[in-house]
Amino acid sequence: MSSYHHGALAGALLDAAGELLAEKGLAGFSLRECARRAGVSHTAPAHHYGDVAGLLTAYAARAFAGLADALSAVPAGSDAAQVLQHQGVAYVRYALLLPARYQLMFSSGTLRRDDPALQREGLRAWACLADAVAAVTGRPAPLTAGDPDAALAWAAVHGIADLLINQQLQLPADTSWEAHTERMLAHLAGSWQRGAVLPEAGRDGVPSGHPAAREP
Amino acid sequence: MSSYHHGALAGALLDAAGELLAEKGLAGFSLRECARRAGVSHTAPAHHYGDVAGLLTAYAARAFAGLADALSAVPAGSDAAQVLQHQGVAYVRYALLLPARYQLMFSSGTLRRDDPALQREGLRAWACLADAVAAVTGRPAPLTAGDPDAALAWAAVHGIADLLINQQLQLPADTSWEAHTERMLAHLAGSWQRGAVLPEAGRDGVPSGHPAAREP
DNA sequence: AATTTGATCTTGACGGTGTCAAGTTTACGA
DNA sequence: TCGTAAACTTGACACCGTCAAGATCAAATT
Repeated sequence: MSSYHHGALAGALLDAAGELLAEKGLAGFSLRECARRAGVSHTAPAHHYGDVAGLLTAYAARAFAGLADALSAVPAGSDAAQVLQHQGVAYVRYALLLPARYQLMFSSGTLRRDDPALQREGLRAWACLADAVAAVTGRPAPLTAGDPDAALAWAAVHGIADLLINQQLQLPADTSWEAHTERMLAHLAGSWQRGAVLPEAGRDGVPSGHPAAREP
Repeated sequence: MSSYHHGALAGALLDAAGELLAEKGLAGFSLRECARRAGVSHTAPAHHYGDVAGLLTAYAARAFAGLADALSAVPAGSDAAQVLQHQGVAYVRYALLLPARYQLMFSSGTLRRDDPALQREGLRAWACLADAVAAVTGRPAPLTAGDPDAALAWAAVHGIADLLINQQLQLPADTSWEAHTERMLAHLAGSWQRGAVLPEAGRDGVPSGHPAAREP
């Protein structure tokens, strides 16, 4: 009959956690239900992850890695502002893809913020965004960890994602979250680019070309 | 002896909830502990609030009211950008005053977003911020619920507050969160005040009139 | 090849939680 | 005065996370 040992429990538990988060949300997550779905006893996860915080921390680290990948998958372009805008949209898209996962990533109460893997992947995601900010502001590439511009960019995309997830942002009529997000990020990105000008002024015939650089 | 009936349980439970949130955080909140602190049995809260979501929803509504008050307490000034900046700092200050309370306000999984009082007080807080945005952009005050500029402002302050609470924003050396927040918000507020919407809207003497037709 | 060893997983128990059902106390209006 | 409804309690149930102790199995050692 099947082996007493599972063989790949650690990974299976992470997968089960993902399903569970998608179905029941972060508040409905349960370690026992997680073990149940992986087909093991309710204390099996403890041996691999210690406790519930350990499992969720591991899952969050994997989630930050996915976010970093999603951000670095945005193609580089000639228009730095547009690249930042696209990265922002990619950020929000990743968050909305599995809202409970995104909420977990930022719920310090339920995971261990000092976990090495979590910090590493978190910094990786941050670096993607910070590089885009550096490009649009015309400053040399690795920005400092506390850079105000990069922090503002991160706060903006995080705020947009979190407010959308919690249904606190009312979308204008006939406007998708993507269009709405693009509009907000266009303003933000444009505010850094020299000659702060909003690209794409709407769909009413106004030519929405490259934002002209026009600051002395 | 003291009455069998508590008399003011509803309010006492909200106070106990506040203490509990301050001590144990949102994850450590417990309805039974809440009742214990109010000196009643563990099922007493149900009669007033139904279930745990009911109590937390009522507390969140009170919290949004406090936020709206904190925002409207910011003195109006001649410089619209500075007013918006100060409101943003007041917003973040309120969030940091009791982080668990702020996290609760935006944790849709644990409260009832369709609660009338919650929605009402939430809109009140939104209106304060939106009015400041209207002033700095020079548009007529009440902005529509889905206005992108107001939404960006809200997302920014929410993002700053949430990232600070979750210790995801590294502060530059010798810089308080207030100074850091002021710096980010100064850029954001300034990006509107400069009239960055229309290319032809130069900053030379234009009295900040109606910037542009965003919607026909 | 037999045995030890250690990682993996299970069974069982404990205290804690939210919520339902039923009973007790109290205030208040008919 | 009395009954009725609101306020609150007692008790139970299922579920949760975690600890302790035991069972199983692969693999290295002897």
